[in-house]
Amino acid sequence: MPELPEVEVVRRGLERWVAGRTVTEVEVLHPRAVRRHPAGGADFAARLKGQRFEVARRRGKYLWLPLAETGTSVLGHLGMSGQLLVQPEDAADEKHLRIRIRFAASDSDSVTGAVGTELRFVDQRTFGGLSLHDQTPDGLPDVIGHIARDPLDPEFDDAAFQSALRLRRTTVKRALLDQSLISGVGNIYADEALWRSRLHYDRPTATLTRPRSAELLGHVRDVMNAALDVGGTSFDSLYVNVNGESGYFDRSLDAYGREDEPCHRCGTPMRRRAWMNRSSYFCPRCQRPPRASA
DNA sequence: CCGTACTCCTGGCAGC
DNA sequence: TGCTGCCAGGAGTACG
Repeated sequence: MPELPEVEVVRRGLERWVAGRTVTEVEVLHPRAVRRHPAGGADFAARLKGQRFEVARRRGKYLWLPLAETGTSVLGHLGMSGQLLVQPEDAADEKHLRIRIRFAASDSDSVTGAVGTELRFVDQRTFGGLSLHDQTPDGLPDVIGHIARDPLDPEFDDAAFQSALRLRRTTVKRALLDQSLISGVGNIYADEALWRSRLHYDRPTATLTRPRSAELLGHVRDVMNAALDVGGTSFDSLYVNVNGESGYFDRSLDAYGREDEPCHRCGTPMRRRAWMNRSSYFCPRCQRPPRASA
């Protein structure tokens, strides 16, 4: 599934293929894809028509395309299975095509005579979607004001994050997934960063020393940057792919999905625990549970 | 403030 | 073989 690095790859693809283009037509093919747009699909399409996209921005797993001179943005979230594809206009519809956005012919099209491209939102499980929102003064869509900066944001405040961790009476994995503390960390990267940090997911955040929380944050960044390095090499094509099947997930995971397989550090079989309606993967030897939890 | 449970959805897969 | 049911996941919401 798309995580922060994949979403960043998509953002770069949009920057290259969609920035500066003017919308001529919008087709909403499934109502769930615009369910975060309260006025509905027809309103979404009507308000988008004739507007020009500026450079795509991202925070955590949210990305948005500001509409020039309107103070509004198209906000997107890929959910679990969403893709934003730039496709030739004459390419066959994908099975799970939800939204199609057509553009005025670009200069390069009219010069080369090539078939134009369109932007498609494709989503099998329909957890993701697009919607239109006003921007706050700092350029953020108003509905994501509660989303904290992500660890790849140059303005992410490490010291403030570490202080907030100590103050929260919660456990470390819960904190990593709390979008108001730090955004963009999903189940996979949380487990990977905890494994690298030799921390059990149920460790109370208040017991983390400064060096330990700094190390954890460093591992969160490392694991995301490693994935970005892999995924970031494949966007340079007409087809902006966000299928979550990047080689990174096949080759480089140390924790996620490795139940009963040997720990890459000590060889102990990895374990999986049901946790908050999902799973946590960890090494029972490297990542000892805290005394308070059984 | 914090935690838990629930919801949305589809397709792949295990088990009968 | 064809059914049933489980599972995957992010994020919002309701509630204790």
